[in-house]
Amino acid sequence: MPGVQAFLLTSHLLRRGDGQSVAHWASSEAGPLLLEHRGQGGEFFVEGDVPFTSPLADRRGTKLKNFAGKRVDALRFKNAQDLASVRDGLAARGARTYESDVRTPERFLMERFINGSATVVPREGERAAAGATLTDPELRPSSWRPNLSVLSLDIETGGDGSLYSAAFHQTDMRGTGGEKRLVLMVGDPGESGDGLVLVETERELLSSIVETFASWDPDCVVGWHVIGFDLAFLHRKFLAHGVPFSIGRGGGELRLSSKGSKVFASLPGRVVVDGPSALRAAFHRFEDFKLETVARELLGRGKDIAEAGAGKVAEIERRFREDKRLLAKYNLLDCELVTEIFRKTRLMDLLVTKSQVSGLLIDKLGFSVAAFDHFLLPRLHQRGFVASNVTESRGEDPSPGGHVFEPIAGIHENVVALDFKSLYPSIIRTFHIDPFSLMMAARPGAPAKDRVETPAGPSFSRRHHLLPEHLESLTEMRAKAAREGDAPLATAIKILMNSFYGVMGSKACRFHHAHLPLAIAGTGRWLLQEGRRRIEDTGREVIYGDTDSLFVRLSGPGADDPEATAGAIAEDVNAHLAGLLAERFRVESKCAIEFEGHYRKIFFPPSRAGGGAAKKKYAALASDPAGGTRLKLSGMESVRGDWTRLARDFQRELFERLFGGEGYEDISRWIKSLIARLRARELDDSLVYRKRITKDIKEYTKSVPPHIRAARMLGPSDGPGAPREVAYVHTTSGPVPVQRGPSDIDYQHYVDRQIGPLADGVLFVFDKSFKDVVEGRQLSLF
DNA sequence: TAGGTACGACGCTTGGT
DNA sequence: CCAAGCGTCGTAC
Repeated sequence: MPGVQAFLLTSHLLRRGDGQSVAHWASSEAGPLLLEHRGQGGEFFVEGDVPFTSPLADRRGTKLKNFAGKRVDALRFKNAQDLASVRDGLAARGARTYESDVRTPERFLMERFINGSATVVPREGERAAAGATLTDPELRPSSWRPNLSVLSLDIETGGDGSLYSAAFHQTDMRGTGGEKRLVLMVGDPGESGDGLVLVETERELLSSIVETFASWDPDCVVGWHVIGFDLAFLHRKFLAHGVPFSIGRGGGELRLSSKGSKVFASLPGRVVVDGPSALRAAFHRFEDFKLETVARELLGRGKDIAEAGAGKVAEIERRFREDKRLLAKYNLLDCELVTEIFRKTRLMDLLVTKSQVSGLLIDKLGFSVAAFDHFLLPRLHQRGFVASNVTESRGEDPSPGGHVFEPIAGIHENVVALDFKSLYPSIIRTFHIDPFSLMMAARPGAPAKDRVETPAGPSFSRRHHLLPEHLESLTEMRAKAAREGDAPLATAIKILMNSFYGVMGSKACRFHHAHLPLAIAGTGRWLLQEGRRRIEDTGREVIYGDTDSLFVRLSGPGADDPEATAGAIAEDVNAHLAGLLAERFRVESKCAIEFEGHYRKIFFPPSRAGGGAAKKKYAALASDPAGGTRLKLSGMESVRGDWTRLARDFQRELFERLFGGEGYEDISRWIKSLIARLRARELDDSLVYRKRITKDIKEYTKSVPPHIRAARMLGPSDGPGAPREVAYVHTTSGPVPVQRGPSDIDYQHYVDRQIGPLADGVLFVFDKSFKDVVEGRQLSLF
């Protein structure tokens, strides 16, 4: 489609007051890309009469103009005429449109499958209202991405609540558009220069911010807690000065809203992305999510003023008074660090690709239910069905998930891990599992030979289904992306594929039915059990497994070539399962287990609660491709952010020593020396606990955990802007937040609660306990 | 401003001594 | 003083 690089794809499902429904779609060659879209009363669903009103309607002309170029923007419709003109505009530029005016709900309404009431199959030739154009809503993720301009924003403020400065650093995703830097600051305009612009008043600073947005016209605004801090602070300032916060496209104003402690920003024509949230969503993990920490880890460099707390505020105030250039440098550096973090991690690539693949807006990428609607609704419409709205919960019991075997505590040697690749998607493909298929199999008069029963019970249609073929094509696209080295695309597709099971199991999803998650997870359990049985029938021992994995101990033939042996086991299991599936269910297996890794040694800790071994926890000496080994810790305290650095380092070294062959005496001596160093205050930097605060600190009423006790010492703080995480140290008078500069560290606490339990987790292999270690020490003191 | 279940572990609270 | 129950958090998959 020459001349058009990106189109809006959005959907509006409008439910009229009279119960009739209208569905509208626009699709494009380039695939969906949404930067901004706001519905009234919901993303996809608007209650009330049609035509509905839109606060953005007056900007429609502007947005339509942008459409022809590379600018991607959002559209909303004030009434049917507006919609028609937009649709015509799209068609004129070669976009495909799909529109269905559904005026007979009795015929088209797709009921849920209970009561067998899903009898609403339309007759041939009655699929769409007259004049509607039906086109296949294709999804074609590709490596194509728009070259979005990204503005990194950071402000500095004084302790008295005044605004000092705002720094801007703008680049684009490909680094081809040059870079722009600017710091606006309150001060003497005569001293401006070198990218520092001084303005006389706070109010002028606000105006300059608006002007900068207008002339730089970024697609995306990024920063570090940019919504919860920078924009929220500016929002208050704009309000106080009576200046419109018009930093959106076409003069649109920023709107902030909050739900609980979460703050949301919506900016017409642009998207705001917060660095920490985006990194978390992309599964990046750090010691903490302070800019200093993340920048050090990813970029190897940090902030200009690294220290937090009162010292930082004082230094910023000093620079504002005495050295504005130095403050500007600091302010701009923070911007640049954020830009660099986004660049290094390819975050924007991932976000844009996730948006293209899922059909969701960049700042609403978590909305998996909406992504599922985006996939399924148009396909159902094509077949003449309109999905029902979400009905109230029927209070079903939660359906069982994956199965976890209980391992045997202690060390095992020469073990291979086998994994089903994309287990749930492959089960969906094998048994044709989706809401449409469930309905078509259950509808009255459905031929029995069209039905396939899953090992878990529920049946599906062999011929009528939508998700399996979608997954086929996503699987192919993912493989292609991986071959071509397009990591963001491969990742985005994988995330989307893995979301379908959860969505269908969620009662918030209009397509939810208990049979869907039951069939998928139940078949998963069946495959895992059958796989295990097959391996054991061939004389090998399965020592552990979790949901989609089987850990097999190698001994006897093939023990000296783990990868080849594992490959042979996998091949045998796959053939066996394919045979079972074909014979018993007459389906073609899409499920395959494969070699995942080899462990020279693997250790399962005993359960601290009761007897036996803990599930979902192990430490292993994994073989790496280069012939060496690497310590892999899964589910252990070392990988948990709510244990102290002391405990995590201790546990890691403990396993290094254990796997290194050290005996009780050596380990015991080392533990004692570590405790001595702890008590000698040599490890004070490692004693900080970090824990998230998941709700308003006033609402912890049933019990008050230590981290909330600490958080409450920081004073009353709730609503937006309240800390979401607390860092504290355990002192002789209880938990104290690090901001309070705690003294009187309770070393005994750390010995008993952080070191002791972890030591016991290992020492049992020597028939010893932590008590033996410390009592030995005490005896030697007397 | 709606993806899921399974699991371990801690520490507080409570209800018994 | 204790054991048991519960709330909470973080993790594996």
